[in-house]
Amino acid sequence: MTGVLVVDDDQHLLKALRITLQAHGYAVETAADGEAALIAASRNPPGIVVLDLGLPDMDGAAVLRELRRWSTAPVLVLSARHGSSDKVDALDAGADDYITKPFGLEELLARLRALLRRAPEAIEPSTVDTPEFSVDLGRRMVTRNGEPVRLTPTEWSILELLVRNPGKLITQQQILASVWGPAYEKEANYLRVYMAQLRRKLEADTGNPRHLLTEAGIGYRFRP
Amino acid sequence: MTGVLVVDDDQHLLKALRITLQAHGYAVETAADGEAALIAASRNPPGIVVLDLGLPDMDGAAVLRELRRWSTAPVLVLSARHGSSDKVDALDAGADDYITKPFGLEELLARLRALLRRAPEAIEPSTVDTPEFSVDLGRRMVTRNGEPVRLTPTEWSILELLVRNPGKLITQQQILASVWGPAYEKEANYLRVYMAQLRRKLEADTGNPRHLLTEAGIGYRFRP
DNA sequence: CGGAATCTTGACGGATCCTTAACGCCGGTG
DNA sequence: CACCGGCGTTAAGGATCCGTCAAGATTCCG
Repeated sequence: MTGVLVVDDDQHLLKALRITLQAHGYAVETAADGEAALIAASRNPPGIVVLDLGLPDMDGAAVLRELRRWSTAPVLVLSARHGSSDKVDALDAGADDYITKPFGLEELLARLRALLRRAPEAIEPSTVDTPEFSVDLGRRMVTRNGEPVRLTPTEWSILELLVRNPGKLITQQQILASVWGPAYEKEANYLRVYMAQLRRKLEADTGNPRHLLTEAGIGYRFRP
Repeated sequence: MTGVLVVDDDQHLLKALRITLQAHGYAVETAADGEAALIAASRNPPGIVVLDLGLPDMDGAAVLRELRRWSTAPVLVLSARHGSSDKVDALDAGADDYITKPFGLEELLARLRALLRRAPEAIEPSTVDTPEFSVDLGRRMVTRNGEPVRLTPTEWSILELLVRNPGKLITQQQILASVWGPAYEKEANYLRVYMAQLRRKLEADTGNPRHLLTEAGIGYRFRP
């Protein structure tokens, strides 16, 4: 059963959407503001998100960007604004679709189906395992031989980026831009320090890493 | 460069879309009716399709269903009809997005970007295989007999260039300019060294290469 | 305010990669 | 048949990159 996270500050609309979506077989979770949305999404990662741009606490686009930092779930944006630039901004910020209020429920449902058709990974793996250690993306926790491993925020950010792209080579620039920001793309020194730290905590033989691999001159790669 | 197939019977709109899309870096192909669209799509598979539902010869939905039988490229539907059931039908027939005329070009471009973000696989195959080795462009990884092959950055750059143009003859100048920069077009020596290196790592018989072929006096060619 | 955890910075040895040069092979040519 | 240019192969040197360590700076939290 696919999980839908509906974010809107209009209680009536929220209730109507909940009933409709549940009637069509979705597991619905709701949030009334941006902060609650991000908490709910991290606690119980949804298969798809319906997001109203007009939230009381923070800009809808900000919620979208924050969500995109760690979630690839499709996002359908609701908005009362018909302006072209609003749509362009939301879509370029990571939204997958944009419909304006008022909208027909049938259309909303059809668009959700179309989006979910493209994202078969609706239930993305919440944990990634290797013979030596296990990474729980949802709980932000790493265990090794059953024992929890303490990671600093920076260590986790790097490990998460690598683990979410198993086997894929991530360039140093990508890691630096993702963890420290695009302005730090030259600071390859940081990376060396933190990769050594991660290997010391996760690899049996830091000299011959089996899962956190180096590609000299390019970047790093996680092998499961 | 991503290929866009635009299908519409309005010649003015067709021309406008062609100019706009080309200005944004897409390779544009056009068709004025359903049959021409299907032929064009099969002859030169597009990365994404913009499809008008009101075609003279056949129902737009029929084109969509026929296309979906063999293509997974994202489809954005244009239509003059605002009705809810029209949208639902098109989306459920396999369309990925639906916008009604008149529409803003900026919005169309943003929606194309959003769709292409989701379907990178539809644009180009992410792996290229030969009987002996396999090149995974997306993961930047090469495997031979299931075993990963270590390539240096320069080796990978050359191999990638050749593999992305299967069967096509690439001149030495093109390779040198692409990998080392236009100032190195005279340094054919580099190429000899690296082609030998690549063959040693990828070919069974380096004396009789089966996939990394030399065209004496001209350049090199990758044969799948 | 003080201590602990985390991040930044710099330096060093070692590993990896790039460049360069030399030599043998082959086919074409005078 | 000798010569010559283009190609394949190899190995050594130097340049670059990476792993490691430790100390100082900063932030976090009680």
